[in-house]
Amino acid sequence: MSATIREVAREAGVSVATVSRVFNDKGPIREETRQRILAVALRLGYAPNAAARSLSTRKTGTIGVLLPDLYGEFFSEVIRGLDLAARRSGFHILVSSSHSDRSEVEAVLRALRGRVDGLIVMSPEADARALEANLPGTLPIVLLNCPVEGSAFDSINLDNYGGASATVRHLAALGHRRIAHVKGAPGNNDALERLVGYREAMQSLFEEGTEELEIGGDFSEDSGDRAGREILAMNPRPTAVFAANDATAIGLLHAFQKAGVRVPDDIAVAGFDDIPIARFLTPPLTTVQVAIADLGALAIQRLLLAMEHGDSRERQHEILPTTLVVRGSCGATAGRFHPRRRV
Amino acid sequence: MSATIREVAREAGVSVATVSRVFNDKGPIREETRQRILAVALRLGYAPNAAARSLSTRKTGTIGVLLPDLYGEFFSEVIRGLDLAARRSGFHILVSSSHSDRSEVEAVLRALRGRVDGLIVMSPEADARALEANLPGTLPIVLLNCPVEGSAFDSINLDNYGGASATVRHLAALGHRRIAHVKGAPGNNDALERLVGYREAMQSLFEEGTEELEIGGDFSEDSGDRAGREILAMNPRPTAVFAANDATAIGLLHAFQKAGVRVPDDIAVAGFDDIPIARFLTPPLTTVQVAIADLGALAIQRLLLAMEHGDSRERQHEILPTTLVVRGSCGATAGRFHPRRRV
DNA sequence: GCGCGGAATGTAAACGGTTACATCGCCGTG
DNA sequence: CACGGCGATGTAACCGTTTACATTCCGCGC
Repeated sequence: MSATIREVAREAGVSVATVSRVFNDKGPIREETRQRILAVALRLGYAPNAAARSLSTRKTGTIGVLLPDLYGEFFSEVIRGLDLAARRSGFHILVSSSHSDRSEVEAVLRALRGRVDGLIVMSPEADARALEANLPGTLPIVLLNCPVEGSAFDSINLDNYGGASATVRHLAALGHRRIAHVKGAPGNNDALERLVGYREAMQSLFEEGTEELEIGGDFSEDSGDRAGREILAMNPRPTAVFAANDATAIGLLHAFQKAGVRVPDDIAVAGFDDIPIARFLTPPLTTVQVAIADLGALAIQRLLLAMEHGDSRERQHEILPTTLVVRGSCGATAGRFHPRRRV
Repeated sequence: MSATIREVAREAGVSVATVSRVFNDKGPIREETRQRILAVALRLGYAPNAAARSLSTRKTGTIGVLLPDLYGEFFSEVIRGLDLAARRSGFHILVSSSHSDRSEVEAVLRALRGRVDGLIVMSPEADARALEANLPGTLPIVLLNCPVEGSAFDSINLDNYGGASATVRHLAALGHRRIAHVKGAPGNNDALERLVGYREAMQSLFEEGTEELEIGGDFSEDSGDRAGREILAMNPRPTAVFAANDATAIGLLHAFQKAGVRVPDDIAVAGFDDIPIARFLTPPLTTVQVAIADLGALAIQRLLLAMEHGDSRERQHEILPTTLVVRGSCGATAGRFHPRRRV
């Protein structure tokens, strides 16, 4: 086993308190004493035991991250952003992915007790009230991309509505009128908000319902591929498709290309997320950009704030702006459009 | 704060030992007592404190995962696989990403002391000996995709060599002779092994050096794009390109398409990794498949074994087979080829 | 010469569990 | 009836830190 603080203290001829102070930069220590202790610690290979420290200080230096079932490049980027931001503040992150049902979330939350100082929950599938019931009231929490409606937690959400709306308007401005939408996973909040953005934009532009233009999907490339085939079979055929995310759009491109239907000449395509490969697709994908790395950093920052101020602070609900990035797949020349920001 | 075991014990009229036993399913407990305790615990919202438990049992129920700087869909899938496998065995995972330099790794390792029961290190950039120096000798460790040469740890690696070799041979079988290679990040072990596989296959096929056919890269789409432009300027122009990974291949496709060079008619392209979108590209990407999810599961399994058996067990070095998946980008009809497995 | 204040360090009580060992009934057996 | 044994539970030490509260030492002002 590795050395304990007591062994170091004995070996250095001081008390444990002094050793502890040296390792925490607390209280005045004679320089000579400090050096001696550090030397002994090095020789013995001593490193403070995190569990003991947590028990004593009631701080773990760890932030829990709950991820949904869904995955892909988007989440990978988010995790990375979170980890980077957390480490910059001296925290580790404990990841727990693939949470879909409620009882599972509850189990994980229990298991996390005493393991984390705060929680970042990313669960677009669950609604806020279900969470409130499960979450220990005392733990600071930031909801990332969850349905929030009047929730008692801090939250950060994407402007899904604005992004979707901007995309539809852009396609309409290019002359498209039969603009189809491939929906995201059922029950997913992002998917829902994007759908609503699409519907309302369509409604206000053309004063017509969009039911027959909405195709089911689940955010996967496969579902995009299936939707693509479905769209090609429609009559009259849509001239543009707005996909709920980039993975779906990739599936669409694949289906169209395979059928010999040219993008954007025969049909325009737009996605959502702007994952790194989007600009390298053929044709480069028009999509809605989300500042993913910022998302993570912002979430950590909010959480740290919440951890400092306890329950006193007012809950903040922030909506992160999204930006339409116009590339080749929609048939317009390159450029950037800024969707209106929903408050 | 939340309730402690003592409060539960007092409220239920039993000793802490009994409560502990109920929560750990240890020792005989009268059914009636158990129910009473559970009821009280529920009422008080009691959940055992993980830090205290770790301190006492010297187990944390957590596995540390060290990731490199590099990211992308590949790593995201690995994390997911790891988390899934870990949770199935009742463990959490503590992720720490973006470790490039040595001192940073050392710092993280110290910080992890007492926080994890074992470690999965994924650091294709660092060599095994550097790790050995830093790693606490007592902690069970599995090296994932690291340079291993005679290392004292368990390890799991991909058959990069075999995959690269198979790809080159496949391209050669299609009649290609000037097969270029876009290299991965310098200093990266996977990149090196793939390069060697490429070189040796080329050498044994054509008995010629490949220096002028090797182009620098770093695993990113951008580097593929740059390499693509470089390749188009070469004279004589290569008729096929083997990219060090799929992201690079995507960059290549983009560069070629932009220049009006058709794939695979004018030039063939192959990648490595078989990330989920590979089959949805235009054209679908011929690439080397790695069982990513299995990788994670296997790593966890090995680590659990190492954790059980302490130092007694013999170190295992495993090489995971890779499979060439032939799709449209290389100009062959679909099908599967199995590269020889290097022992 | 003495008291005082601050710097440097020590003492010991938490922190919240686990668990070896002790205790206490109670039942069956010789 | 004494006793061994077992099932159910209690007692208290221990895990490795942190930290409030001493304690010691020393120089300085009066």
